Amino acid sequence: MSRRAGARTPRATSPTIADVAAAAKVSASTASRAFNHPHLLREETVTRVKAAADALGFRHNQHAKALSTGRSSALGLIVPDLSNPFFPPLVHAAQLTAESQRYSLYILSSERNAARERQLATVVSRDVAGLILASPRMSTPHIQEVAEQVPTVLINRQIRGMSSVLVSAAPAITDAVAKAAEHKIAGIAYIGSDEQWWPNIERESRAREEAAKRSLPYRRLRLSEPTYENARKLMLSMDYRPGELLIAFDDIVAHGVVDGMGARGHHAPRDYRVLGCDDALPINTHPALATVHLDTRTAARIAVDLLLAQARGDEAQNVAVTGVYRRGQTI
Amino acid sequence: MSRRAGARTPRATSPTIADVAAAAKVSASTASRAFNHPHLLREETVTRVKAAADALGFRHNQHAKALSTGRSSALGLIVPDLSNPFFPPLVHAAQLTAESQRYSLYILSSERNAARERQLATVVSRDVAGLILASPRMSTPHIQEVAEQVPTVLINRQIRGMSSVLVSAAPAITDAVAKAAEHKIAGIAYIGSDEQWWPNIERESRAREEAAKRSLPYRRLRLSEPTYENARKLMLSMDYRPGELLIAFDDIVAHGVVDGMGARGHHAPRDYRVLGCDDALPINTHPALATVHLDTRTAARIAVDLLLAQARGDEAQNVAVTGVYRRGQTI
DNA sequence: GTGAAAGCGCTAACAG
DNA sequence: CTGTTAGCGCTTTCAC
Repeated sequence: MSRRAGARTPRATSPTIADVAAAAKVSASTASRAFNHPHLLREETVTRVKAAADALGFRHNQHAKALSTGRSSALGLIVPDLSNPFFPPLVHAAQLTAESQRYSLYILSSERNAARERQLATVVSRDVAGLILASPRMSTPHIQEVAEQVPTVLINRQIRGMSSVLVSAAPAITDAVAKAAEHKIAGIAYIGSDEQWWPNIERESRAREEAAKRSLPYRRLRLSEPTYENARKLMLSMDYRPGELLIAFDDIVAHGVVDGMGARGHHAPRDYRVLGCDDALPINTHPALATVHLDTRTAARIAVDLLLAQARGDEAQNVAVTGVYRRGQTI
Repeated sequence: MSRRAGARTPRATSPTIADVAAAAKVSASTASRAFNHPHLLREETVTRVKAAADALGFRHNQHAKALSTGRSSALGLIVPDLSNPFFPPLVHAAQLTAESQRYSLYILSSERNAARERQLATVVSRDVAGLILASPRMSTPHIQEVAEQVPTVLINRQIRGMSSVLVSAAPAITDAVAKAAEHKIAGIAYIGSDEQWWPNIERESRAREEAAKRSLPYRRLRLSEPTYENARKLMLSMDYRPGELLIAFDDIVAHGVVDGMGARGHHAPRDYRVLGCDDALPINTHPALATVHLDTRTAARIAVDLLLAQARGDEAQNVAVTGVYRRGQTI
C-alpha cells in the first residue's frame, strides 16, 4: 500500500429554490409548484421557472423536501447477501423501477443475520417512504414492528396482512422431477440448509412431496450454510445412492454437489441426477447444470409497485412469480 | 402470477426530539446536545435524556438533521455492475465501514453506462456527504464536475488532485508470468475488452510489458464485452497457438476461455496456460483456475476513510492495494 | 449548564 | 393563477 499527497478540491454551494424563484421573477411557492403541481400554473410560468432552474443547475434538496412533506422520496431494500448472485439482478430491477417513479433506493445488506437485519430495518425505516425486505430472516413480530413504522413489502416471505411477492421454484421442481422420472430414479434427496426460511422450505417441501407422490425414497441432506465448499465436502462423505435425484437449494450448492460427486468418480446424469436453482451464475459449467430459472427482475418490479401502491393507501396484496425449469445435462 | 387481497397496516408516528425533551423535562436544545455535544452537559442530564429517548423509541429524523446542519449523514457509492462478483464484497465492506462511522450508504448501480453513471452521480451528489465512484467510466471533466459538488473518492481510476484507491493486479500478473515461465511459454495474449478503463488498461499493459521483458510474442484478443459467452465464442474461432499464456481480464472471461478451448480439445496447462483475475466467484471449477486475488474489502474501507477525511478537509491521497497471485491448475 | 429563538430549503394551506 | 405565511424536526448561536 503506497500513499502520495495530492491537492484539495473546492466545493460549490448549490442554488436553492429561492434562487430559482428570483431568477424567474416569481415567488418560491410558484417555483415549487412548477415542479410539484405544474397544472396549477400557467404553462408559460412553468417553462420560465424550469428554464431558470436549468440555467442555475438547480436540484431539489431532498432532505428539505422530505422534511417539509413528511415523506421521503427514498425507498429501502434489505437483502440478505449481495454476494449471492440471486440478488444483484433483483436489486438492479428494483432500483430501475424506483427511479422510474422518481424514487431513489437505499440498498442494505444484512449478512444473512437476523439481528443485523432488524437493526438495519429499524434505522432506515425512519428515513424512507417504504421498505422492501427480500427473503428476510427476522421473526414475524419484528417484521410487524417494522411494518407499523413504514409501508413494507416482503419478497419470499408471507405474513398475514402484508404485501408479498413470492418467487416460487416449486412448479419448476415438479417439472424437473417429471423430466428426471422419464428415466429411472431411485429416490430423491434435498440438499440445503436447515433454516426455516421460505425459499428453503418451499424447495424442500416440494422435493418431499414429489417423492411421496411417486412413492420414492426421500431424504434430506443438511448443510450448515448452503455454500459450494460445504456441499462439496458433504458429497465426499455422504452415503452414495445410485440413480438418486439430488435437488439442491441453489446452483452454488449444486456445483458443490457435482464437484464432490465427481471427486468420488460419480457423474451426472449417468450415476445420479442433480437440479440447481436460481440460474444466476455469471459463468456456465460442464456438464451444463439443470436448474430453475427465477425471474427476480419481475419480482422486484412488482415489489416496488406494491410498495408504492401501499404507500398511497392501497390494500396489501400477494403475488407469486413462478420460475421455470431450465434444461441441462445433469438430469 | 396470482393475486389475492389482504388487509392494510396502520402507521405509527415517530417521536420527535421535542417529545424526548418533554419527557426528560429539558428543552429541545438540551435534548439535542445530549446526542451531539454531550460534553457540554451535566452527565446526569445526558443520562436522563438518553433514557427518555430509549423509552420512547426515539430515532433522529435524518432529513431534519441534514437540513439543519447542512450535511447529510449518508454516503453514496456508484458501482458499474452489482452482478459482477467483484463488487458485492467491496460494497459490503464499504457499508460496514460507513456504518461504523455512523454514516449510511446509498448504493447505486450504473449498468456499465457512462451516461447513467453521470446522471446518478449528479442526482445523488446533492444529498450525500460524499461519493465513492468505483471503476467509473465517466469522462474526467464529468468526474471533476461531480467532485466540485461533493467530496469524491475514486476506486480504480486516477485523476490529478483527487483521492483514489487502486486495486492493482499488475504485480500479481508479473508473479503469474514468472510462474508460467518456469515451463516453456510460447507467447502471451491478453483477452479483454477494448475499453479505456483503468482495470482493463492496467492488466493489458502489464501483460504486454511482461511479454516485452521476455521477448515473447504478444497479442491482444478483443471482446466487445468481457462476458463468459463472448470469451468462449472467441476461443472457438481464434488462431490457436500452443503453449501460449492467456491472461484474461477476469475470472469470468477466463472460464469462457477454458470452456471454449476445451470444446476445441485444448486443455490447460497441457496445451496452453490461463490466468484469471478477481477471485470472487461463488463456486470453484475444475481444473482450479489460477487467478489474482484482489482485496476489495480493504480497498473499500480505505475509500470510505479517505472520503470522510476529505469531507473533514484533509488533502486528497492516493492509495494502492495490491492483489496477490493465487495458484491454480491452469498455469 | 441550560433555555429561547432563529433558520436550514422546501411545501402547503390560505388569501387574493 | 400567484404571493404570503407558517411550519416540517433539528441544530445552533446567543443569552442567562
